[in-house]
Amino acid sequence: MTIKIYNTLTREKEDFKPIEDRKVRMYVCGPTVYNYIHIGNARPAIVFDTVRRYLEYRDYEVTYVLNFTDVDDKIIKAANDMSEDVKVVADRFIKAYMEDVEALGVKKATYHPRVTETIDDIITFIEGLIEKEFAYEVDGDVYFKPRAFEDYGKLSHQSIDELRAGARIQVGEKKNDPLDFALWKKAKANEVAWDSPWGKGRPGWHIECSTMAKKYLGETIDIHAGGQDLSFPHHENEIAQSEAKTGKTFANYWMHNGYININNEKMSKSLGNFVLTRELLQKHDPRVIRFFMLSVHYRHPINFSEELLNGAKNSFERIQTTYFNLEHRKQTSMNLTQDNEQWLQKIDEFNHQFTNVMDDDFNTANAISVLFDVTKTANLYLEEAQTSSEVLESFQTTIETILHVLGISLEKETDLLDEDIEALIVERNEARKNRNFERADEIRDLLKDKNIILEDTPQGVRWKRG
RNA sequence: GGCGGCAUAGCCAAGUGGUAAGGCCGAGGUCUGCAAAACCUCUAUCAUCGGUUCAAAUCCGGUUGCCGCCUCCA
Repeated sequence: MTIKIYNTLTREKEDFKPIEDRKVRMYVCGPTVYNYIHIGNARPAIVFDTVRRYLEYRDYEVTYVLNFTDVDDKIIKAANDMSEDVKVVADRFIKAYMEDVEALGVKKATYHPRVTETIDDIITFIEGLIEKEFAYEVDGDVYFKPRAFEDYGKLSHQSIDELRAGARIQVGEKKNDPLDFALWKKAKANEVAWDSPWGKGRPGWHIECSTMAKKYLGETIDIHAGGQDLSFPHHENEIAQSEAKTGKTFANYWMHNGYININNEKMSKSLGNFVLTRELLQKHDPRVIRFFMLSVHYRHPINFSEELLNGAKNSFERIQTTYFNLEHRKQTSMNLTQDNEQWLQKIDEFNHQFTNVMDDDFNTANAISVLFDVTKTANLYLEEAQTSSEVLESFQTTIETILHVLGISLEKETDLLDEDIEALIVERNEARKNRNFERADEIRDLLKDKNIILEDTPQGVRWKRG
């Protein structure tokens, strides 16, 4: 079966065919680094990291580019407010971004280009657009003319005339047409700036992505992704710039993730209803946050609340508990072969189901439901009087594999207990044998206070940290 | 005004033509010395109206409500 991707461009699920066999070139729009990220910003990081992981799981070699917009109006403003250098501010928030996102299990991109390190390429790109008469210079600014690009509006499915109604010219801009957008902005006094054929200035927002995508991935890429709000104008403009320049399709598949809402309203910095990723990470297991985000299809909105997050915590614990219980049971399992086949076959089916649901536009919600099916079946197997190591291992491997693709790790609790705790457990076993339940319960309560939870099973006592 | 999305059990959430996955919470039961974990059982006809069809949550049209983009924004 082939992977299907919902393409914003065509508004349909399409079979995924990479440009080059077994290889994927993927570009994701990264953050503008002037602040700590909120969980709405974390969603694309998690979602597209999962897409990447799944493609890798399906044996594609993925070149993943995630850029940093490290110079723009907001960063300049932030730097002024803090009386700091633009670069200092950008560096700080890039570092913070990487920390936050790493905690959430997001892999580093193949390339993390920055605008300020791509200026020369951007200038060359703009020169090309001027040469082809898609852009023009006015007094140190350079603007792109969407009207010169025939397909303008194909991503947002808007005609150029309808878009014009919303466009406007801000004070200080010298556009010929309200729709025109800046490729290069002339520097204001005391602003960070680079030399260019049009004088000192800096790049506009959209041009960086066109340039970086081309630089690291080539003229046509497989997947271009980002938040829903980027599709217009950002991605529309990227398409216009890139395709005007090369005459080739810029990206074959466009993917956009839905928002995170608070009380059914979009979380955004301007509305002020955001939750910083950092703060949330203080209070919650990052794996639970990720699990929560992936429990909804990436194109749908997620309503966020602590209550929902707690639900996700309980759900995730169920899976983790089963995993640990499988681990515990290995100590008393044997090298049975009887009946193994039927269980292994079921496990095999789950693996297929996982692939099927993920092939269908990365349906992580269904993937999680497969995970619960595995869990349920594993729990049933654990009820058997005798178990085989092979089957136990196989259950574990499947759980690990699925979680790995989802970017969620399971820590194996291999760490040893303190000697005195170990001694208490031994004492409790003795007490139970002698039917001294008072003492046994006393010890269990004692350990519970130390965050060690004891559970008696037919195969002996097992413990876990709570 | 243009473009688009959503509406499924107490809550979350899959499902886009063949008669409602999964999880959380809750109730009852089994197992257990008691617990815990687990297992079993129970809880919806899919906003609404009309149409197409042998058959619709699923397609078409209307209505209502909510949300988003069109302006910096993941």
